[in-house]
Amino acid sequence: MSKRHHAATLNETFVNTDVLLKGWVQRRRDLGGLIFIDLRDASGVIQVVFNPERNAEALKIADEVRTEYVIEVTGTIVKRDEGTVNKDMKTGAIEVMASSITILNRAKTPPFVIDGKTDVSEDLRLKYRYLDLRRAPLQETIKVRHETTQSVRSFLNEDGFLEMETPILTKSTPEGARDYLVPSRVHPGEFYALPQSPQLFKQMIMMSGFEKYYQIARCFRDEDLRADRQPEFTQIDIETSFMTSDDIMKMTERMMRKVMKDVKGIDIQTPFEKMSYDEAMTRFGSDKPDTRFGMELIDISDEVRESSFNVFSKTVQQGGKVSLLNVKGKASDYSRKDIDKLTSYVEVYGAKGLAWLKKAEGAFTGPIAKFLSDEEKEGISNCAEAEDGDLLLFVADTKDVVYSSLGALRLKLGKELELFDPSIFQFLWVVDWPLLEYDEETSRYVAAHHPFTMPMEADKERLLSDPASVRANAYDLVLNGFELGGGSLRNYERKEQENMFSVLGFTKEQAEEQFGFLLEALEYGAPPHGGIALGLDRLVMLLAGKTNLRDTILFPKTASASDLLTSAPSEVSNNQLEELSIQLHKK
RNA sequence: GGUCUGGUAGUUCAGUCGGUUAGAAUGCCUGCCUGUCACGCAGGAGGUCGCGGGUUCGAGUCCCGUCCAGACCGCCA
Repeated sequence: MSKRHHAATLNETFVNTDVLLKGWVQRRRDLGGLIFIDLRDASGVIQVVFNPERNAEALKIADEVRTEYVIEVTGTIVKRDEGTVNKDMKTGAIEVMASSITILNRAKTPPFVIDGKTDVSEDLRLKYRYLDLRRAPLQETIKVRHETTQSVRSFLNEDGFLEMETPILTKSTPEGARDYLVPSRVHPGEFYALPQSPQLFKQMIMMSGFEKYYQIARCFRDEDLRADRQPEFTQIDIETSFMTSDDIMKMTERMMRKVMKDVKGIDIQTPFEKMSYDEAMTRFGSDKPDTRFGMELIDISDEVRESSFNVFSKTVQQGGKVSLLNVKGKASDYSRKDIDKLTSYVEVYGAKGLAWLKKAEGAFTGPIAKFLSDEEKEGISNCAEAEDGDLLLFVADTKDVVYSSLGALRLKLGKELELFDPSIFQFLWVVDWPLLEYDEETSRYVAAHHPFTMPMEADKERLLSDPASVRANAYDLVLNGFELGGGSLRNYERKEQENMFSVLGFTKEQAEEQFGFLLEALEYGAPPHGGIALGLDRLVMLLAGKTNLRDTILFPKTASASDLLTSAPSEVSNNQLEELSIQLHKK
């Protein structure tokens, strides 16, 4: 007896076989003359019985055993008696009749019970992450992550892609997110940056003549965290030469089809729907719309332009807009107090208020009803296709505020009112992005995607004359309202890339200093190229049905970017600082 | 950088209007128990009410500051 068995691999076909099991004590039930131990290993759980008729000595040892002790058990698989079968357990039809038990290691009482529930405070879970990870739901999620990366790898390998590694110590660029910096000892006063993405390296790889590259790439951004944002995260990073944006999108669709099949056993429809950025914003108030449900934003600016209700008419006349959500049939479900709560919800997004109307017996009621003419109400009603029982929620503000507030409110209500089936996976391409955005703060254009994105062929000639009107040859993949990732074709001619830098306000010298190596590389026969990067953590989060990125990452950071397990970041010794020529400000 | 929520037994939480000895469940310990599976029954131990200051005769409770965790806004090309 030396071959080890795994708990959940055992079933009724093993009855009468002798087994050796190693694992943790999930739970012990001591009935006095009889002890049951649920033994857990990486595969699952099985019940072990200690009976004095089989071995009184083993029963004595089993009596000492506590939760999370590591044990080794030998015994025989037996079929459970009728009536003692546990239907909730995968191995519930059988059990191990123990003939021996060895305690391999003792365990302190864990700070929280290790079971399926995770109703423990986040800081405790993260401090004892290795215990948290013993729970089945987290083990499952990490397994989903493995299956996802394996599926992606197998698809890309099959498709002729080469997996490559790019540097982690690299060059800081002021564009984009804040960099994590690493001081150089050899070059006092100089710093490496951790990559925000392998963007430039993967372009260099195309210029090196590899036509298909991929990497499961760790990326770093020193920005504040969110439930779906960690400072270090993993991208499925892809770059290709000679492919059109359509080719890349089709390839991505085939990859997602395989992932959904391999990981979830689901056949998804391709091609994915494509929607322009403008359409996404006007219909859903979001550049990553959740299209699993309707309740779209309805623009009624034209109906109220001349209204005597100044809140609406002034807003429109000053270049803003008035839009509404029609919450179908829910008018009676929302009291004034409930709507007040929704109002404070949209105020976070800059809305100054939330006007509302309820329709009943063909007429509108609500505080603003008396300010609107019959004709205006008729117009609004038609636009909103309002019926008796409907609740209309209005925001009047600048375009940006209307989109972000109503877009967020739509998602909140969609969830609360269960307007969609949460088990659906709805993929969507968002295309026709603006290449540039005007930044009021710095009074200049910034790249909407990144500065290497190629403009749409038809818009190229306007890059220098009318930058705001230029669309990017870029595409974002959206899944259930989450931005899974995005990509673009890149500038591959030096002149085009120089134009882009110039529109972004770079002088020739600055462009040369920061991106000279790229500009030069473009002069040695750079192929047309483009690619895509997908957020692995977010993909796994959605596949595993989690609402939180931390659950998909083995050792995540807290909202303040700390690692509570290792207590990083931490102070370093004066010696270390001296070697790096770094002096700290006194606190 | 900002807004909001929370921090009380190992854990999850309750704690009324500021007032006697801070509770419950669960976990833990001890005893009993041969078919349990969230075993059961009986008993027991367990508290810097995050930390610092203030108001008050008196603070878990009110005020100020601070730390930690979470959600969100800004930020995230």
